[in-house]
Amino acid sequence: MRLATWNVNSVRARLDRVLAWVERSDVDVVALQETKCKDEQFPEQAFAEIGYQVAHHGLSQWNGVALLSRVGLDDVSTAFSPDVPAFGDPAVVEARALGATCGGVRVWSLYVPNGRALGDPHYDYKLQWLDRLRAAGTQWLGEDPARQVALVGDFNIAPTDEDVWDPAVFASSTHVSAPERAAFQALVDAGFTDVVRPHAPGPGVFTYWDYTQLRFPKRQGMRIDFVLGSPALAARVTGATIDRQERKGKGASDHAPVIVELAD
DNA sequence: ATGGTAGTCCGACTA
Repeated sequence: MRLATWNVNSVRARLDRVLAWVERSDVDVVALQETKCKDEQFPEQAFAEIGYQVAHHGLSQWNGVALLSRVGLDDVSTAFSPDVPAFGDPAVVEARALGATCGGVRVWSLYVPNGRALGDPHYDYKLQWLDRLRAAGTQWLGEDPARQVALVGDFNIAPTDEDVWDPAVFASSTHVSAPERAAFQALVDAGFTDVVRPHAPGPGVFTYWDYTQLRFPKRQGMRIDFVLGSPALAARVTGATIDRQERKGKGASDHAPVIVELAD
């Protein structure tokens, strides 16, 4: 089974590219983030026509997460916890998580809050959100350690200095701060390991490149998109790739797709 | 030179 995650930065603005990528990549399950649309705006029919079941969760033009599957899509849930933190005024639980069971794997498509700036309310929200995710993950594996769970998506954290093109540039930025890295490590300590890194070692291996400043051609990116697998899932991983090619050309997302190959 | 890109719905917000 092939499982992918991709922050598409609007599914409608680049539907042709997304459809073409899904078709040629021979993926069984795809988690999308930043679809940037409401449920009724999601182009479900286009994905159905190429053989995928669709689940989408979007409340506005912001955020939005989806799952595409050709190996079943059951027990869809839009919240990993009954107390996912809300944000804004009025405070709302944003569309940042969507879970479903696909081919025996519990897959969560996750779009972790950006954080915006150290000390910003959005930063505290990000840390809280990640702690609730850790608590949920701990509970799932506590109930059944053999469960196959994949926490995938845009985590908006670069876990080590090797995961940014120049640590000095990010010295007082979000994504690299000690509390954010601790929140990521807490997920790892809860039993969810980065299954891609062993197959895509650094340095200079990234999943995101800012649109500005010619960051992509200069190879100045960040590694912030992950597939974190429970022990039973991690044991099945036979390979992984970051599709840097898809970041090229007109109309690309600023994130590359990440693909994991699982043994049957 | 406070610049540079791209998405949403239409001046501003988000990343």
